[in-house]
Amino acid sequence: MARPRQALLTRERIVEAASALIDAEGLDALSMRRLATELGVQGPSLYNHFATKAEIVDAVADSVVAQVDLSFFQSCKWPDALKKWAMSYRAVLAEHPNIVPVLAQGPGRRPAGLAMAEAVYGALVEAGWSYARATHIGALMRYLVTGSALGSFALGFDVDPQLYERYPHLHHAPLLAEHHEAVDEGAFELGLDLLINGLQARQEMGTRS
Amino acid sequence: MARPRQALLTRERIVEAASALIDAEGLDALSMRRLATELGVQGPSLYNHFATKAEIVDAVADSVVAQVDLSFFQSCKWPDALKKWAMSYRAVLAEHPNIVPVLAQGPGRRPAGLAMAEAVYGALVEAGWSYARATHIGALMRYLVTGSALGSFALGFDVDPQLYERYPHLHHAPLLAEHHEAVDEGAFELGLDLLINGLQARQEMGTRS
DNA sequence: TGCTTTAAACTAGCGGTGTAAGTTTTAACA
DNA sequence: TGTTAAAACTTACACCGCTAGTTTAAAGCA
Repeated sequence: MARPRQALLTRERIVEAASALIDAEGLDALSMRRLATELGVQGPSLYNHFATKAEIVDAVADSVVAQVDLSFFQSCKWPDALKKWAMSYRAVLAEHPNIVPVLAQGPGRRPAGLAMAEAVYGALVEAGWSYARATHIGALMRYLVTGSALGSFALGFDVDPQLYERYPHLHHAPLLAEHHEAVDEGAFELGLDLLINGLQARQEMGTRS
Repeated sequence: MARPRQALLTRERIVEAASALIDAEGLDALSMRRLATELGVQGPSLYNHFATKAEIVDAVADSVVAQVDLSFFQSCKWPDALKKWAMSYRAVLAEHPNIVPVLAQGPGRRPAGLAMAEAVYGALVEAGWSYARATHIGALMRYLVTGSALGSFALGFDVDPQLYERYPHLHHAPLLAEHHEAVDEGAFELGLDLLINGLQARQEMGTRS
């Protein structure tokens, strides 16, 4: 087949298929040939639309970040906005857990990531936080959201209790694996409360440096 | 060459070489053939000592975690211990940034990871925190440490200022890339203070649930 | 001591990967 | 209408993790 009358591929179709494949079978399942097959095409054809595989993965990551709700920064005061945004962010990542490792590595030059940074950073600066502090707070929220959406702390524990005989305090660690979602959610909520309440207290004390 | 009089490889030597290679050239540079070459050996010989590449990477990760100082849990009260341990943890990761993505995915079944979990969890439970809360706090600290040691928030920004013309609050974002280490360190310290002070306040109020 | 088993290197090779190069046909444009 | 660019194709390269089978030396045992 040479050039078809109607293009078989678009960047959008490729990103959609890649996203679905990653969601369904994980990052490792995404190969250029496999993705092409999914789209009814031969592997190298994808290179007419993306220069590298990494560009495709980046586009998938950006399409996920684009789903995060940034409206709270218009409608709420900063502590509330920060909290609701973080919860939306985490909820989006929870729907696409397999792409989280890519996001956790850094925001990259992805447009949706930049738009998000702009919204968060802008809201904090306008609330009176220094440039440096606003950056720190934004980074902190990222650690919290991606950390709790990433490979869970609890997931690392095996179901075999024998493994933990030498660790007196870990004797019910195997239970954690079963409830890892609740563990990460609990940790996230605790962290969110502590951070935002702590920041709010600092602001009221005037130590916004 | 058949079996040599003196074994050329040991698990230790393999882990050391793999760790050095990852530190120097990144995770992607670690291939079985490359690692073997570094050790003066052919690729498949490594399989006499490790079953899979993943096992080698895990061993490297564990050797890094083993360097974290856990002594504070014996010598300090929990807020101080938590803080000093987290700083030691972060310092170790900062020396081996290329392995952090592996650690961030979860503690796995690595012995040093388990020993660390035991120390942290045990100290918190003995300080009166509930099992659930102790788990949450441990997870939170992990988010903070790995997040701030992982691909930096600030690193994602390009040095080209033109990119940020559409983002009014990001106009000096390019500066962040240069100072990304300071940014992550500042965010980490802020987060550590907020979390630990917040937890301490809760404990004093008796809301340790 | 001598025999057997096991360990630790080797070589060869399989199926898979990302991607480069060059080909063909169609669409779009001057 | 002729030229150029786009979008599919096929072929192929170098590398990947890993398996299988071979060789030889070391270690264990009668």
